[in-house]
Amino acid sequence: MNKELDAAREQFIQGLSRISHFWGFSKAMGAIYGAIYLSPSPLTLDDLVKQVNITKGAVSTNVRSLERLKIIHKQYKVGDRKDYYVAETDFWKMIKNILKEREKAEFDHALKSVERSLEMVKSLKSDSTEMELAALYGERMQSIQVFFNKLDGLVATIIALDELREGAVKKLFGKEKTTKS
Amino acid sequence: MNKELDAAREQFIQGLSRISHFWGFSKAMGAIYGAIYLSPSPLTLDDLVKQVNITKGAVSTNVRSLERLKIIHKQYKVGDRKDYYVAETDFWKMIKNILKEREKAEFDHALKSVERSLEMVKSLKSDSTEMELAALYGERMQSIQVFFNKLDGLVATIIALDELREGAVKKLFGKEKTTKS
DNA sequence: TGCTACGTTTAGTTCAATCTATACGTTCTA
DNA sequence: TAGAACGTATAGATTGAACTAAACGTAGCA
Repeated sequence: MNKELDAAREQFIQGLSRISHFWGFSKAMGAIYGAIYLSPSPLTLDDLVKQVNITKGAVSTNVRSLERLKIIHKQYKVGDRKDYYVAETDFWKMIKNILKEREKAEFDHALKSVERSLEMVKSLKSDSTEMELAALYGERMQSIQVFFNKLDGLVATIIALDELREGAVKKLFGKEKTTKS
Repeated sequence: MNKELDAAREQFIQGLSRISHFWGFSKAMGAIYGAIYLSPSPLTLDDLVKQVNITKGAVSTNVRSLERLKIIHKQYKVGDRKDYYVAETDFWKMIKNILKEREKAEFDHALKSVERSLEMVKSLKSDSTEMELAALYGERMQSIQVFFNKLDGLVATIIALDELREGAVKKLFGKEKTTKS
């Protein structure tokens, strides 16, 4: 147990916690991923309880979330009831999965929501006592709908690009930026 | 006060609240934006208090956040102490601003965090009793650093693209997707 | 000089997310 | 068949973000 090495890991894990939280996941998810990512060998739930310092229940829940997003992977060993976890290391693939599983669903919901509002407005446009306002609502809601559709299409395109990685992304955006290191 | 028209606005605003919350902003921010966006004329704080149904203090705070992100804009009228707010309607510009003001800062933080961890590891690589582990940490941390740098560059590129709108985005991604409507 | 109409600040409260502690069910082993 | 070693489910506690209520500061107006 090298003291400074542990400190570095701690630092790193803390950073990932923050990022995780920023992107709307729990801090624990980031921490757990960090612990697994830095481990030379697959980790069990109990390993994680020790390393991340949260209870087994919480680890269990968060590990499940991570696995659903394919950010970590479960491994079995013959003659061993424990589950072992390893980290996905293809970060582009991770982004793709997150987009697919989480963002996409929310986009769809947003689209449907606007759609419903728009229907309501359209259905009374002619017989309303406030036709002007209804027309305004109609226009604006439609504008946002068009935008959401485009965003949605963009996300779908990104997901479809299975070359979503290093070279491909750079090429897409043409300009080679200051991607130092 | 058309009953159904109000219902449609309510629906719409609720949708935006949810989207706002999903993206890490307060629900109130989404609701306030929605109210202003659908209004035929600029709104004051007190207008918003009535329409969104939260207290003046909360409106004040959230309105300030929205303004900082240039999602709404303040207007003054001569001989009138009230502030009037109008909605930005260029959604691509809004995304650009959010990326610039919020995401960029967090990206930078993430980068620095990983950098610090990496320095710690590198500084003891040779005199450590656990050189193997230190080497592993070094490798993995560096991988993630490279990735973060690329992401960072990507965001910077997007921000730099002031043609970040309709045509440009579609062209970038080549494949014309099912962007119906 | 008071009064009113604003926007802002802040102490305290509320509420949802996430954690802990613990009970539980299952599978393997002796 | 008992008990240990797992992962999971859940009631209750904790926490942090965001809201309310109310005081506040300032500008204009009479």
